[in-house]
Amino acid sequence: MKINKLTDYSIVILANLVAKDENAMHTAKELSEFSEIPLPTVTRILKILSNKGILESQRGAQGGYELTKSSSDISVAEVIEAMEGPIALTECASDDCGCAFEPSCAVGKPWQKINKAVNDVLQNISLSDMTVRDESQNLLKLTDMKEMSF
Amino acid sequence: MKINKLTDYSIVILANLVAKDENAMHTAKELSEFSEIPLPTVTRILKILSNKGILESQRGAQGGYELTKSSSDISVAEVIEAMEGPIALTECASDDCGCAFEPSCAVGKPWQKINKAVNDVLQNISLSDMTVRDESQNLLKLTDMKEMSF
DNA sequence: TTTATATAGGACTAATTTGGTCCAATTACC
DNA sequence: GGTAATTGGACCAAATTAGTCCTATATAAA
Repeated sequence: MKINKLTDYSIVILANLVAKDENAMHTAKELSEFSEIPLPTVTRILKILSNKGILESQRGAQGGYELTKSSSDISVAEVIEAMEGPIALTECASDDCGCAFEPSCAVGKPWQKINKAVNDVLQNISLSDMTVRDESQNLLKLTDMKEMSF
Repeated sequence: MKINKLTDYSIVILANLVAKDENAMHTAKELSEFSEIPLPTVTRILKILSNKGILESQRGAQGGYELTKSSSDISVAEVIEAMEGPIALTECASDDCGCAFEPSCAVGKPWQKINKAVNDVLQNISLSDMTVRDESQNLLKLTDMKEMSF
C-alpha cells in the first residue's frame, strides 16, 4: 500500500527541480546536493524519468535534465507510473487485464472500481501542487523527511 | 503501490466467508479448502483479522471464526489496515504524523490530501460489495486469480 | 582536436520485506 | 480424558528493493 522509496525520492527530486527553476536544466549532481539524496541513486532515478519522457536529457558539458512539460501538467500518477508501472492495488485489477477469465471475473469489477478511483485521485494532483515552499524559503530536503518519520 | 499478497488473500477469504454464510462460524480448514489457499497461510491471516477485531474466534470443537459485524459494515479500508497498518502512500503522510516538523512540513500537506482521498475510496467499498457471484454460482477461488494474472 | 563534463545502459551486491511453514500451548466441547 | 480448534511465536526461504559501480557515448568549450 506504499509507494517505493525510489518513487518517493523521485517526487522530492522533481519538486525541488521545479522549486529551483522549472524552466532550466539541472545536472544530477546539482539535484543530488539539493535534495541530499546520494548521487548514484539520483542518477538512477533521473535516467528512469528521462526514459519515460517526464524529463528530457542533454549530454555533455552544460547538459542535464529538464521537464518536458509544465509542472502543472505533470500528475503524481504519471510520476508513480513512470517509476513503478501501472497503478493497481492488486495484480489482476487493471482495466485491460486481458486475461481469459476477465468476462466472468467475480472479484475483478470491485477492484477495478477501486483502482480507477485511486487513479483519479493521483491524476488530479500535479507536480506543481507538490512543490510547496514554507515562509523561510527553505526547500524540501530528504533529511527533513527522515526526521519527520515517526 | 500494491497491497500485499496476504492482504489480497485476506479479502478473498473474507469474501468467501460472506458468500458461504455471513452469519455462521467457519473453521480455518473449511476456508482454506474453499479458497484454495494453503492452511498455514489461512490460519495466519485469520489470526491477524481476529486480533484486529474483524473476526471473532472461538476455540475448541465446534469453534471457528465469524464476522463481528455485517459484511456491509466492514470496509475494504478496514481490512487493509488490519493487515498492513495505516493506509498511507508514504512514510510521513498520515494525518497524525506527530513529528516535530509537521507544522512547517513542505511536502506533507499534498501527501496528506492524497492519502485522505485514497482512504475515502477504500472506506466506501464494503466486504459485501466485494462478494460477487457469477451466474453459475461459482465462488471466487485463488486459482482463478492466479490464472487471471497476465 | 583535445579535454572536461554529463548522461546512458547495464551488471552486481546488499539489505529489507514478504511469504510460507511449523511447533508447542491453550481452550472448549463431547 | 480425548478430540478439535484457535493462539502465539519462532523460523526459514524467496522475492523485491535499494544502492553502487563501471564503461560507453555525447556535447560544449578551450
